[in-house]
Amino acid sequence: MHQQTSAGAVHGSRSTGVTPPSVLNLNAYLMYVTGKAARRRLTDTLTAHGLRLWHLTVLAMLEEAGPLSKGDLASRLDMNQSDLTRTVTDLEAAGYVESARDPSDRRRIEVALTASGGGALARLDSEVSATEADLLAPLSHEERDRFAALLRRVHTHLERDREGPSAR
Amino acid sequence: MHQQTSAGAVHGSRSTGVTPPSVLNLNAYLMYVTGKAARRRLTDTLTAHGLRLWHLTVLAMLEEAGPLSKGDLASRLDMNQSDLTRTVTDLEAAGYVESARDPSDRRRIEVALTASGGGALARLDSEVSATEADLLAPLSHEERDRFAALLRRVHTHLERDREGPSAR
DNA sequence: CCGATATCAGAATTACTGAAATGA
DNA sequence: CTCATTTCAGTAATTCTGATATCG
Repeated sequence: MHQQTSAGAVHGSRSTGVTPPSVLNLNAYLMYVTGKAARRRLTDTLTAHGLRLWHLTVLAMLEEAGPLSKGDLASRLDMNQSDLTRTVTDLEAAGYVESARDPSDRRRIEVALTASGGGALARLDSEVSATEADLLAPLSHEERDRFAALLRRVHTHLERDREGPSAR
Repeated sequence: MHQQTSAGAVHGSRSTGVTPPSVLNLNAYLMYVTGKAARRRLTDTLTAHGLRLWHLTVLAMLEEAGPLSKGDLASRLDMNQSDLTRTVTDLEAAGYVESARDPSDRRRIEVALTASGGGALARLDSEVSATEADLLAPLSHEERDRFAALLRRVHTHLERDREGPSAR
């Protein structure tokens, strides 16, 4: 018999360290659903500019890290090689990035942000920031920082053993 | 060597520098990618049992909150009505849930966990917990609690104004 | 008739797989 | 020849939209 004692009210779960089977204590679920909501919002913001989420992240990554090969881009952004190829093709058609073969290793194709791409990023900045702020609206400034820091650590962790989650 | 600090160039210093343009500071992106990774792991765990993510979350939600109508289930889990219908159909075929019309409002269909569904949940518990622990492996116990608490607040927030995100 | 709930079919988007082409 | 990088074509999974039926 499964009694629905389940800690009383639905949202009343104070974090006491226990891990009942509640959905709202399923971190994987929470991460997934909030991530989906985040994507939805950001995508809504971007479609007005004819872009998708991956377009923005590729542009931002290039601005952040400088020119990168396509393989590195895909790896750093946790996306498929084939999907990255298509994304870069789009961005190139829009004039936002340029790609050129690496002279020292002609297999690699280095992708770089153009001035136009940087301008597009700049124009997006305020809207994206607004969306970001809206996402984390209930959190104080300090809490947002803490949240982002924790998120980054989890992200790095998941990024790291994407290749072999079980082995060590 | 590429310059590590490309920040000054394009739009980082444009505004007051409050929002650095790094992708890794794009919370929406981080939430999305880590959520995707979380889903991937949990799905891997579940497929061995012939279930998908939504199957688990519906079962967990029913155990947590007791019988719910299909509309409430969809709303609480941030999923489509139509997808919920399919999910419940699957679960019903497996004998994990039962549904019956609400006598007081015959439009509503109340879905309830069966003993078999509760048993399935119980059997999944250890594996799901292991996956959960693995997801947040780099975080200390205390940090996991903090992270989960923040995540819950963000989730509640996003859940709340899913209807009207433009406000504020 | 109107509004709410649920069901169904299918489109749109996103994620993934496998094989081929090119170069080190 | 083997391995790494990219490209391409197609499949699978997920999310979303719109139309329809039923009930209050």
